[in-house]
Amino acid sequence: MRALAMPQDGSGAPRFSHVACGDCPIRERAVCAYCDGDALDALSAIKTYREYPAGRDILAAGEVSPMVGSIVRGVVKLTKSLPDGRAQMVGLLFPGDFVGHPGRAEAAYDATAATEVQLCLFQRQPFETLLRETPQLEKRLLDMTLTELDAAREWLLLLGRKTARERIATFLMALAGRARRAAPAGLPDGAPFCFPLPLTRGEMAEYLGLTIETVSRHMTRLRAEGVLAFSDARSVSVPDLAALAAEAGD
Amino acid sequence: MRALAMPQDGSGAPRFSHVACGDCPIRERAVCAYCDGDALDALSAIKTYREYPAGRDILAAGEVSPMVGSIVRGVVKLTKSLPDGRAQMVGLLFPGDFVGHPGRAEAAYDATAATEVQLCLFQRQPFETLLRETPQLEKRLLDMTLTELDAAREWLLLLGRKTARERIATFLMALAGRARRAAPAGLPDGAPFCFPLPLTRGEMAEYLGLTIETVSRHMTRLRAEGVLAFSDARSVSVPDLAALAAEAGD
DNA sequence: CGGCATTTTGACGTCCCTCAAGGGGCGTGG
DNA sequence: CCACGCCCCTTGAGGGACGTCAAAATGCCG
Repeated sequence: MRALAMPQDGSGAPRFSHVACGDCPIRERAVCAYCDGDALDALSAIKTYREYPAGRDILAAGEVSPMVGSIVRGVVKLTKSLPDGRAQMVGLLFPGDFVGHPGRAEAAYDATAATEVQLCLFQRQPFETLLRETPQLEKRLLDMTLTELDAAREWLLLLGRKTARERIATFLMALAGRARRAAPAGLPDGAPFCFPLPLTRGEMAEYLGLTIETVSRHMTRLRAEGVLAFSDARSVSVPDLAALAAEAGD
Repeated sequence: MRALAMPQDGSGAPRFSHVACGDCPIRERAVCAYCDGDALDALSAIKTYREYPAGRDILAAGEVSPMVGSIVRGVVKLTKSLPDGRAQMVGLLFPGDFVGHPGRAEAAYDATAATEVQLCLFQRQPFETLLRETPQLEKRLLDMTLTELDAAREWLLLLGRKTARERIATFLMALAGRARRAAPAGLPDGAPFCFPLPLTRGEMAEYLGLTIETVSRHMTRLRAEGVLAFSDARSVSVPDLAALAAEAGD
């Protein structure tokens, strides 16, 4: 397990260039979104970039991390485990999302890079100081935390009440919605909607509260029924978004 | 469905006295915990108290509420439902907890009084203004929201991976811990630990992602095995907290 | 070509859900 | 005081969705 603060080995060496905040791809979505002028300069002064290859641990539960930060590129999964090894993904973070809890140094769950990831990191101490002095930073963090809380509660409904088929359809709909928003250029609505899966079958199972076999079986069945199409197991195409939405249960 | 702002009928008429903030039982735990002096006066100036009998709806999903507030007494449940009627409790709020999301007027879930409830309410608009002007208020709200997020993620693990028996044990352990903290007077550790259940079997099922029959069956079995004892279905006694903890799975 | 990880598929078991009936507590009304 | 209804809880029988165990297929990379 490798903490946010640990130096990285060669395989994780930087491959993305550091950017000015003004050119940052997550400028509008990240914790810094409401900041400008002096506040942005102050944040910029304490930021460092860091890359993680797919599969690498970013932070382990119970570990004390001196860093918090924003996802610039890639997907980060948050996982909680029981002593006997059963594991449940409790969050899936995308570019712009914030990693780490200001105010509590000890991580409550494992954070792992699901894909290659670039983080924009801040040392905890200066960041928390800045947080106290910068109302718009704190406001943004509160907004983002409330959004995450809503998302977690939506997931409670999924885990508590939805069938395996509905869980998979819900997850794919969420990914489709994200892909659509990421490529807002006027795409024909009629064309099959296509996007990559950032997770393996096993990771999907971990997220959806299922086993890998159940995920695989239902994916296969959805394909057989024409709701989904995919040649590669890691990329999905949806001929009819409405049909998939109808399978999601809400 | 009755909104926070709606006037109440006779059955819900106030039965608790309004109190000065200095004498408030949740003074140390609520959103106002970090406030004093002017900030506390400003909050006090816009607060109103309101009572709800057990079972009454406080706020319905999708409804626009002009109020937010703190629970002074009682237990509030938050529930999300699917169109076909399946329902999952997504939060259980106790005295000191905050009801409503500043910044988003539309409720994301139903809020219902599980027991008789007293709320300390603030009109949304003045509260949000005060929030912008009062860093310690925003800080407290952020802290509380992060705590709720952690709790929700703990619940994801429960719903995704724990067996019915483990879910029930986990829930009872949480209640036992709360009861113990509420009565910190040096109780003998050896004595059977006793506390009331704020929820019916049906509500427990709704919270735990189970059916009422499964909850009832496992409660019966836990009693038969001596892990629990109860004469009244609504109050539980735990002869051996460690034994119950061992059933919780973590 | 060969090794490894991932995915798919099959057979079987089990935990929990569904459907159904019955019991206990409590308030209301005769 | 008892009868009745209502709600909550309990208990039972049966079935189904998903988990477990196992093996084969597919893809990736050296």
